[in-house]
Amino acid sequence: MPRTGGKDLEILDAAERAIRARGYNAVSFRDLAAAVGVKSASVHHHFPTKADLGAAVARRYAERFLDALGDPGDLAVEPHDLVGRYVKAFRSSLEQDGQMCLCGMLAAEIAGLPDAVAAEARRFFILNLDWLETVLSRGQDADKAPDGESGRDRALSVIATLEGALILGRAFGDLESFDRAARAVNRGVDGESPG
Amino acid sequence: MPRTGGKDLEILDAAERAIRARGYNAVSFRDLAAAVGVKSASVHHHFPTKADLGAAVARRYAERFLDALGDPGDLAVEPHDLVGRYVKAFRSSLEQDGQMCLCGMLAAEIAGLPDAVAAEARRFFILNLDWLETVLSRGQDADKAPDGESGRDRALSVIATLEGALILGRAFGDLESFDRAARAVNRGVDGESPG
DNA sequence: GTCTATAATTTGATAGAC
DNA sequence: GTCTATCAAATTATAGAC
Repeated sequence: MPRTGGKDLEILDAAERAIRARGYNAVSFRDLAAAVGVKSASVHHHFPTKADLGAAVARRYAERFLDALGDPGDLAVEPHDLVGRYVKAFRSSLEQDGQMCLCGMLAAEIAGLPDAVAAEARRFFILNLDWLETVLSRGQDADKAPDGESGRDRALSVIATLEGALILGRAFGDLESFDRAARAVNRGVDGESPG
Repeated sequence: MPRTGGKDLEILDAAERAIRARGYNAVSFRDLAAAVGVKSASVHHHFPTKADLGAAVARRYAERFLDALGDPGDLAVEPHDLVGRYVKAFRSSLEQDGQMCLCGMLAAEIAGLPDAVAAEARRFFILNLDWLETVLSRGQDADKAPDGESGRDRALSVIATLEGALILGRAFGDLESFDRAARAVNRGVDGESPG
């Protein structure tokens, strides 16, 4: 069975952790090498340029993130629970050492990123919007969009709220700020007027 | 009349623009010096260290941002219109060269920032939450909080949604993504069930 | 695949002349 | 207040031995 050498994964792990903590431009090959226990030339052997490494980190992150979400059309799971799973996926970022969403960080820095890295970050959001739109349209097809807002618009606002909630959680070093900001997401999905 | 020399302001402007575009760590004294038309040693004369400069940029940004919002308790302006003004303040970031909110950017990068800079970013969010909470509590005191959500929680979700909407707008290089994501903010304020 | 060594550039910051 | 000159450290990246 062919294997993607373990060192590649260690480097990707270290790079992801560092970028999510401090941003793309604050990460150096030497730091990553030290974290993995090699020299910087070895990191270049696995990922020739920083753009290569950044793009690989972002691609893997997006893939793993969406795998964890599962099938948005799975009829065995209620839309409400899928959205809950989605909120939890963002929340877990903050739980692990107070990290940002990798692609939220990259999108903020996007004007200074190599094109290949920026493209991967964009792709993350496209995939997320598609997933969320599928889930939200399921939740709405009984009583059709009462407020005239499209599923895509609601998907955009959900992702926006969660990315911003991570920013607030980081600003205050606080899981509670995230939870209170993200509460609006659940409320918007459970139904507009519960009473 | 004592004046804060024009060069200080030029440097602050250049630094703010650069940080909002590419992040704190992607900004160098040489770049700023070139943008202002001086040498890097002159920039150091006005702001001895990068932390000094970053903190000054953030402090001025927060002050100007809140000044533009006006008095949250001004009874001559409807809460609805104040929230609209708030959304517009964020939107104008993106309109100007697709920039992030300075403090949203700093909060994302916060784990790698000097303490003085991080503290100013935190202060921005505290001030914003206070302003929004005042506005939102005014909009709610007729029919008292129907969904049992505190004004502080709603303020958190509004800021989160707008910071995240900026991230999406930057990811897609797109003012429309911001607008569609931010629509949820207006809806949440105009009333839960308009029909 | 990893290392040493090094290149070429950039970084934040300082000393001191004008 | 701005400049020249410089520093020490860090950066991405490469060449070539093992």
